[in-house]
Amino acid sequence: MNRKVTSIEVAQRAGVSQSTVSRVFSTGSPNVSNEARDRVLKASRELGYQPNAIARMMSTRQTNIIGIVMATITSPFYPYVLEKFLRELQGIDRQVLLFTASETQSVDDLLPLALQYQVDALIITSATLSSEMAAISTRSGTPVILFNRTVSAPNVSAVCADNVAGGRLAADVLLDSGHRNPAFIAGIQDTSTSQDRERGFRERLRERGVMRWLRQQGSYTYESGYAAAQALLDQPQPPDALFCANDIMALGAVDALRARGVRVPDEVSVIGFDNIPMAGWGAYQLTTISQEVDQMIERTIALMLERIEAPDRPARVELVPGRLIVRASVRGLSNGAAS
Amino acid sequence: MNRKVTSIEVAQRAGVSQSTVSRVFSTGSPNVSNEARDRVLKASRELGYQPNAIARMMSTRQTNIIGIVMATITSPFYPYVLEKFLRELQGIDRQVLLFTASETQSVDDLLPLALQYQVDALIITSATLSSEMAAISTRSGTPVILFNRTVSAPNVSAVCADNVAGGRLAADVLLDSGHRNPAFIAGIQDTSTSQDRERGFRERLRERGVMRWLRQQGSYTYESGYAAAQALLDQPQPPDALFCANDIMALGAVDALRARGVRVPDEVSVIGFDNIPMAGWGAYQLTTISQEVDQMIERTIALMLERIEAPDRPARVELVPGRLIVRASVRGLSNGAAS
DNA sequence: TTGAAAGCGCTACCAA
DNA sequence: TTGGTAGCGCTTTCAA
Repeated sequence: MNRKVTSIEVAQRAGVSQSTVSRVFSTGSPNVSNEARDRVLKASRELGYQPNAIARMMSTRQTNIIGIVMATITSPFYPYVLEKFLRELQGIDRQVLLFTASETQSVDDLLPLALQYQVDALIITSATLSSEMAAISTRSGTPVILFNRTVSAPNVSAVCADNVAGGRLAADVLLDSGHRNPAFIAGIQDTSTSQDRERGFRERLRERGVMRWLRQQGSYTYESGYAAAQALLDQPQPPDALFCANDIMALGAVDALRARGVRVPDEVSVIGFDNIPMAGWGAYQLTTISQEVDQMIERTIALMLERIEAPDRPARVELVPGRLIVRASVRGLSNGAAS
Repeated sequence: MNRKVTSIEVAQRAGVSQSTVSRVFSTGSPNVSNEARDRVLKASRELGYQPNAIARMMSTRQTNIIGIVMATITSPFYPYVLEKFLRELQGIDRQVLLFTASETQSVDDLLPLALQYQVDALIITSATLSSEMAAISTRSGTPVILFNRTVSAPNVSAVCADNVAGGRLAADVLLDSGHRNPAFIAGIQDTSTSQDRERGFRERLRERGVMRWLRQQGSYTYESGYAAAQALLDQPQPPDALFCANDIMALGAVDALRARGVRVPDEVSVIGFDNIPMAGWGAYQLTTISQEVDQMIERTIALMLERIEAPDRPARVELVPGRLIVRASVRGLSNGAAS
């Protein structure tokens, strides 16, 4: 049960120099004679040699590690996002160092930590960065890309769903299908996603002459959607349609409605945002506005790679439009509509 | 926009030796005069110095990085597991390098990769290791802990729910509440979890004199649970109760039953396994057997730390019993039962 | 095509 | 309490 084998030991056993061993294992396998290569490979196998990636990072000053900071992993939208990021990144030989933010460890604390690990780039999902931290990342030359949040800082790139357009789309869908008394269930107050979805929704309502709507605060959870729907039902003039800032709250709202004996969509329509897998399940059949996650992730990685290559290129923000997914929770909607 | 600052530059600016700078930033902050420390800290701030963790790993031969390999992240049970692992590990100053297995990258390919990164230990969730790979990990001296699978290899530790006991519990619950014609919906065939749950279930059924039961193959997904329930309903003698190898399939089964106009639990009872958040949602109210995830994770980390400390300690397997969670999908069950 | 040697940025030991 | 110095295991010149 010996410990780590080094390239020197392999070199000795193969009867070549350590440099040659290194050459055999470097990508692109440069000028090494077949004979030398075979002997090195054989010795490596016998010794169980694995190149030490840390030492390689040390000399190349390149880690090939991407840091990902996730604020919430358990919200049903994110596991898919994470898995997709991992697959894509592993596919281009990048490893992922994952951090999760919490009450005790905010994104602002995590950033310096990630920088210490010399990540080639940092992807931050569903959280923003203080401007001090943005400055620190710029100074260190490490590109930072925000996923699913718009930027607050210059020099930080971002990829985000077009939430304003999504909110407008929701308004159009509800109005087109004959609803006149809509309500909005908001997500966590200070997230740009919820704000933008609400803004688009209200804007479009107003443009089309609907000046009155209900609003209830939620917090992106099933329970908060449930409670918000109950509160809305207790209003003197309860709504005939609910636009929820995400799908999870919409599912909670549907269950709250049903628990009160209110039929969905006959009496109250519900439309969500995200298009998580559960939205398509039999018990819900939720009509919703999708976030085109695959596309968003591809763009994020493209932007990231671009900035790793050319760190001085200006930062960019990309908005990815969503699509209307018609299921059965909004009445009077013919299947097959699209944005 | 300068690049990485090193401890040498800090030392020069602070008028001390590089060793002193190193001392200031090492954990435990050993013998350094307050004056020197202040000057170093000041210089660091001005220069924006962050210690290089890679270089530190290089000299200490300790990465403080734990590798986690996850086969599936999107199955609703795992996001919570991952988040909990991250929090716990970050709490003890360990970073996580995350890998995901797929068709193209099996666990067996991922293990050597993780070893190259010199992880202090490797946690593998919901996947097993070939014996060759187990041998490689042993040889490299890197402890491997399996989470949610029992071991196939010696020298590999594992933490797992007590699935056999859980299967027996499910049988008892169904029999005690008067069901006589139960069916089992299996998960992916070659997973020890599904096998063990089935084994316990059948064992107990037989012990209590029920010699006949239905069985349908599933694959741990909502859709497969849906389809399996449909198939079971088409049997000449359809079951009066369904035990599903996980909650997701149970939710699919409930929806399939309802779609056919079969009432749950009045006509058919359904019991799941895992106790995922959705099991408690209004639309389902699924009675299930919990996996005590928090406890499993704590044990996994404890086992891991133990083996990092003393790699020669023999490997151990720990089984964590689950509990019956009574909701509304099994008829004739008084609330408040427990295992 | 090969080998020798100089780093990469730290830690840790030793002497002062 | 400090500074000098020898590594850690690689990659990458440079000469041969």
